[in-house]
Amino acid sequence: MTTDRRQEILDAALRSFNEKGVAATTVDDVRRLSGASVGSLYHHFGGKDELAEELYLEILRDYQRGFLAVLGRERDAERGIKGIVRHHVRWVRRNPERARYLLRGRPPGSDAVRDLNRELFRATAAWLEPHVEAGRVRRLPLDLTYAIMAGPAQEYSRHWLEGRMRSPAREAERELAEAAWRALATDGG
Amino acid sequence: MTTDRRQEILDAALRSFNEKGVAATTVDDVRRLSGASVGSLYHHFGGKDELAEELYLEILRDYQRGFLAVLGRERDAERGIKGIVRHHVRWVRRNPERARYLLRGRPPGSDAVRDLNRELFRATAAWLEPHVEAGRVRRLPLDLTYAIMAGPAQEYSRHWLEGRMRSPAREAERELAEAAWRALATDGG
Amino acid sequence: MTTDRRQEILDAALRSFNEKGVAATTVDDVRRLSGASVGSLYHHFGGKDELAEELYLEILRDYQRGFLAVLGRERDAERGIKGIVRHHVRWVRRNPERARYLLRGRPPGSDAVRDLNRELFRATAAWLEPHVEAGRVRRLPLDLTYAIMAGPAQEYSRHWLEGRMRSPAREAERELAEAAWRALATDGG
Amino acid sequence: MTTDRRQEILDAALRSFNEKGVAATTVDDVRRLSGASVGSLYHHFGGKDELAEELYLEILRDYQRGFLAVLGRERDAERGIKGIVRHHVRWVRRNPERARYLLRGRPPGSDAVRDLNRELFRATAAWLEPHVEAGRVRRLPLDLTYAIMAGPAQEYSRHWLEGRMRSPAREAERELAEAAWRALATDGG
DNA sequence: GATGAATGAGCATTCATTCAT
DNA sequence: CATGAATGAATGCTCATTCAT
Repeated sequence: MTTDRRQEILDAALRSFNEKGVAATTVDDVRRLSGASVGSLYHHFGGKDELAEELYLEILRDYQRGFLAVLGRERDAERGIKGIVRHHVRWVRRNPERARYLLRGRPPGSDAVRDLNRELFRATAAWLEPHVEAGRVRRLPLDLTYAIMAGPAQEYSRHWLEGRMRSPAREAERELAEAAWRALATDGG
Repeated sequence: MTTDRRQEILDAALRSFNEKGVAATTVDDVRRLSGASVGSLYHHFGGKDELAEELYLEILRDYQRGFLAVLGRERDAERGIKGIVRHHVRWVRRNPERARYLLRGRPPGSDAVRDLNRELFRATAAWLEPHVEAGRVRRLPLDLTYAIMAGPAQEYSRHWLEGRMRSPAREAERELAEAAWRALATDGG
Repeated sequence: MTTDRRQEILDAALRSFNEKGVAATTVDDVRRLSGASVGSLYHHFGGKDELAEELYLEILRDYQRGFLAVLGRERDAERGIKGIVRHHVRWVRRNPERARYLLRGRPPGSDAVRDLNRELFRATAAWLEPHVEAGRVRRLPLDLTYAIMAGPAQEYSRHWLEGRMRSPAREAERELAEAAWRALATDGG
Repeated sequence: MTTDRRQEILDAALRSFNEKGVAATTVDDVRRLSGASVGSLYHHFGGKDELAEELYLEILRDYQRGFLAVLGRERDAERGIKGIVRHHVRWVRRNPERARYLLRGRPPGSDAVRDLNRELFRATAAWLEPHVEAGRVRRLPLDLTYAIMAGPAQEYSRHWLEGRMRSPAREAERELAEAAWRALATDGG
């Protein structure tokens, strides 16, 4: 089936991209791992670069889906911020290969990627605004708020993916969420 | 002069590595940008990979020098933690090209790099210990403490290097330091 | 309709062959320009080479039809030779795309092409013979007679097709015919 | 020696281009025939296309050298026109391989080729002018004069190179020159 | 007759590396 | 120490052709 072929190619690409990096992965690597022919790869994707981007987009969309779900679900500031951090850590833990590809290496500079990130940023800002207004969350430039909220989870994930972090997952999740909230909550909180 | 040549090659490599990535940079790119001959490049460094690693090591050592200086200088927990964050942000701001190379892309997997990072980790742990013991800093697994302390600055820097962060540098430095301290200080602090 | 399809493919092929050359034209080019599917192209013709030859043959037959018509019509030496030259120039002018394909590039080395050319040569020789015998046309080896008669029109056409010749068509026709007759007529003529 | 290498590559290219056409000749064909490495070929020429053009230019320059020598040498109209035709036929006979490449296939569309041809055309016009003025040569548009003069030799050469023309060379030379003069001389001549 | 997804041999070109000068 | 011509393995990609529907 077509869908199968397409998916097989994406899976093979992900494996190889993570193992050797995009640049070091040859089209032939993907061909061998996927069982497809070169021609088929070029039929479904335009070439190696397009394949790398398509894969990135699919994964980014999946990550953002959970992120946005938290924003949509949580009305409370503390639960929201902690939820985002938890989602990050949990998503990485459950999708280590996909996370590796998303966090490592330089993302494709495509417009599609740029747009997705911009949109997430915008949604986050919109969600935060009322909580800042209500005095629950410290008023900081958005870029700083974002870095303070997501940075620790991001840093932790990066190391965890490299096998260097050994904290129990549950504890990590809880503590990183706690830390984000402490850093962002107003003193009166 | 030999020293000049060597440095010219390193400078050219840094420029190209940042612009196109290590994998996409050809030996000829470096040759052209540096004004050296291919042979000269092979004389001073063993090849492209060794050049990439050597460059990484020089930059990493420079970054760590400032980091360790903070640890050596500060006796107080709050001043120490804030100092580390400030050093990170400031070093990135002052060495954007070198920071780009350090933060972006995958670091060479060499033993030398591994050793340097391990040593820094160890030194940080040793510095933290008394403050945790004294009840000034929350007792958390070291990997989490590190992620909470360095993550926001790291995340911020990454975006800043891509030109996406626009907060005034001074404010960023202050707020990221403040956030790290809030997240790590004990409640009684 | 089938016939339509066939013709559409031939038309598309002609366009692309002239634009990029036969070798540089891909089956996909023809497919795209003709609106047919690859499979259809392979059904009607055996492949690219056969398509190129079939097209050549159709065009060559058309050119020769007019050529032979002159030989069949003209009894007078002068009118015949001038008529051939005129036919050449006129046919090229009226069928520039087809002429481009016929004159440019290397003709397919097929037997069919060879036979057609041989037959025309033979017919020309047969038509000339009585006029040579009658002392109206100079007795020269047939290959030279042919080159002298057709060469100027051929050379002119080639340049004209490339857009480099700007003489008024009528004048060109007349003068090239005149020149051929002058070059081939006996002095007593 | 470098010059040797370069020449060996040009020679090999000429052989293969004539045998299979430029498009059908692979870089590997040239490599094999020349004894050079692929890298060397790319070092001396930029690639296959540049090689094809460079070769064309060298041959065209050689052909034109003899052509211009005739114009420079001959003061008399008849001797000049016949000389040009003779030069053409003779050059082709003496340089069959190079002639094959020059006459067959589409010339590279480079500016250099265009310029060379334009310059030859101009020189021919300048040489003809006084003879037309003096009433020795018929006044015709230059493009027609050129086609009438060079066309028969061109046509003859093309066929000769394909092995289809069997007239004794000396006779061909003489008769084609004679025909050109008959076609171009004024009646009073 | 028509379609287009799949195939894989074949190609132009790049590039790290060597080495004679 | 410096140079740059030469090397050739490796790579991304094209394209004629097949064949199941």
